[in-house]
Amino acid sequence: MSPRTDADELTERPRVPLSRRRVLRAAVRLADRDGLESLTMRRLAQEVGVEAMSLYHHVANKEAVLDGVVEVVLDEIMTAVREAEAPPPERDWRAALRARILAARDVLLRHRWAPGLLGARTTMNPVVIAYYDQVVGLLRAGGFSFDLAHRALHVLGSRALGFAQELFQPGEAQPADAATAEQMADRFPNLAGMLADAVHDDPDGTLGFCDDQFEFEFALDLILEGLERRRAAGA
Amino acid sequence: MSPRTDADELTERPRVPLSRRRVLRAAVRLADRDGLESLTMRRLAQEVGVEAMSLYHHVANKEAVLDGVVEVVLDEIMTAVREAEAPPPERDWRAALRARILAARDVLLRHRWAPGLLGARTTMNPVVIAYYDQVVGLLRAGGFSFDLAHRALHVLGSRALGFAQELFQPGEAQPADAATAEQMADRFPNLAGMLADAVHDDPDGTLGFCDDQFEFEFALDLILEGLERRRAAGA
DNA sequence: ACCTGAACACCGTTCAAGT
DNA sequence: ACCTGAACACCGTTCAAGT
Repeated sequence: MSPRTDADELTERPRVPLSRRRVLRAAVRLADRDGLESLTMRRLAQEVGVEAMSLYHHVANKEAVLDGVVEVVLDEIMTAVREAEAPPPERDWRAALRARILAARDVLLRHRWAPGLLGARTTMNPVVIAYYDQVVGLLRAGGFSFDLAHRALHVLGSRALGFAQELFQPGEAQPADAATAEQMADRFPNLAGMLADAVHDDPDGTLGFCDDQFEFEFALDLILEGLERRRAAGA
Repeated sequence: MSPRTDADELTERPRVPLSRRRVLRAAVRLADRDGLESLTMRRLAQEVGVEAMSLYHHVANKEAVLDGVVEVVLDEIMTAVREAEAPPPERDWRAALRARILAARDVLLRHRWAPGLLGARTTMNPVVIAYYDQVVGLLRAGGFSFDLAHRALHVLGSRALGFAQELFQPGEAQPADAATAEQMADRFPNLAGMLADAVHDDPDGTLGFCDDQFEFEFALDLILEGLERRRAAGA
C-alpha cells in the first residue's frame, strides 16, 4: 500500500479505491454510530470521503445499500452461529438450536437498528434462506418430520434469527411523580399490580423489571418445549 | 369561500371543515390504497382537498400523523377485540385470549402496512398499554400469578396484538425454471425436501405451502399450551 | 474507469401573508 | 380561526462533463 499523510490516517484514505465492500462497511458503521435515519447517500459518501454521486459506481441505489447492509449483518450472524458451541443436533436438538439462536441474538444486540431493517425487507435474502435451511437440517437431525419442521419455522419466526420481539423500547417508561403513578394504577390496575409485584420481589425498584435476556430465553424455551412435545408425539 | 363546480362535488367537499379526525382517517385510507410510502404530507393534503400546509393546523407534524394513524388502527383493533365472542376467562382463559388475538389479527390483515408501522413505533401508546392491561387482567382471571403474566406478555410479544410474524412476504418465491429449482435443491437441500414433502401432501402444487392462518394458530396454540403448563405447575 | 458539479423532482417544515 | 404561496433545507437520482 502507498504512503499516507497524517490526515489520511485520521480521517479518510482516498488512496485505497472505493469498493462495494468498503461502502457497505461504512454504512454499517454509520448506522451503528448515528442511527439508521442518518444513513443517507450524502452522509454515507461523506463517511467514505467522496461525493454522493460516486457511490452509484459501486451500488445501484439506496435500496441496494440497505440490502447490502442487511447482508453484512447476516454474514456476521452466520459467522457467530457457526462458531457457537453447541452439541450435535442428533444428541440434543434443543440445546443445539438454542445455542445458535442466542449467538444470533448477540450479534443483533450490537446492531440495534438491524431488526427493524431486517423486518422491513420482504425480499428473500439468500443468506436468510441458507440460515433457515440449516435450521430445518438441524430439526431433521433431531427427528422432526419435514412438516413439523415447517411448523417450527413459523412458530419461531424471526426469533430463529435472534430477534428480540420486545414489547417496548426501554426508557421513558417511569411515571414522573406519585400522582401520575396513582393515575396509572387507576387506569391500568393489572399492569400496576404486576409492577408492584415485581417491586416486591426486587426492592431495589423497578430496575430490571424486564430482563430482556431472561425473557428472551423464557420465551425461547417455552417454544422449544412445545415443539419437542409435538415431535415426540409424532406430529 | 367561492362557489363550486361539479368537480368539487365529486372529489373534495370543502364544506365540512378539516379536523384531526378527518385527516387521520384520510391517512389510513391513503395507506390502505397506495401503501405507506405514499403517505406524504403533500399527498395527504391532496387527499383531503387542501394545501399541504393546512394540515399543520390539525396535526403537529408528520410524526403526529403516523402516531394518529396507529391510534386509528389500534382503536379498530380494540373494538374488534371487545366484540369478539369468547368465554369468560375464569372458565377458559386460553379460549378467551385466543379469540381476542384472532380478532385483532383480522383487523391487521385489513391494514397490511400497519404491523410494520406499529413495530417501528417505540413510544408507549396508551391504547397499547390499555390492551396489555386487559390481557394481564384476563390471565389473572385465568389463575396466573403477576409474574407469570409478565412472562406471558413477553412470550406473546406483538402476537398478542395479532401480529403475523411471517417469515417472508408472499410472492416472488417460485424458481423461474427447472434448472434453478435443481440449483436450489442443491444449495438448500433441507428446504427443498420440506417443499417436496408438502407438494406430496398437496399435489395441486406449492400453492398454499404456507397457510398463514393455519401457521398463526399453530404457533399461538403452542405458546398458549406452554403457558398453561407453567400456570398449572404453579410457576 | 472512476469521480464530480449542476440540476431535477421530490420530501418535511417555517413564515409571512391572505381571508 | 383557518388556509395559502413562496421559500428553505434536506432527500435520492440523472446526466453531461471532467480526469
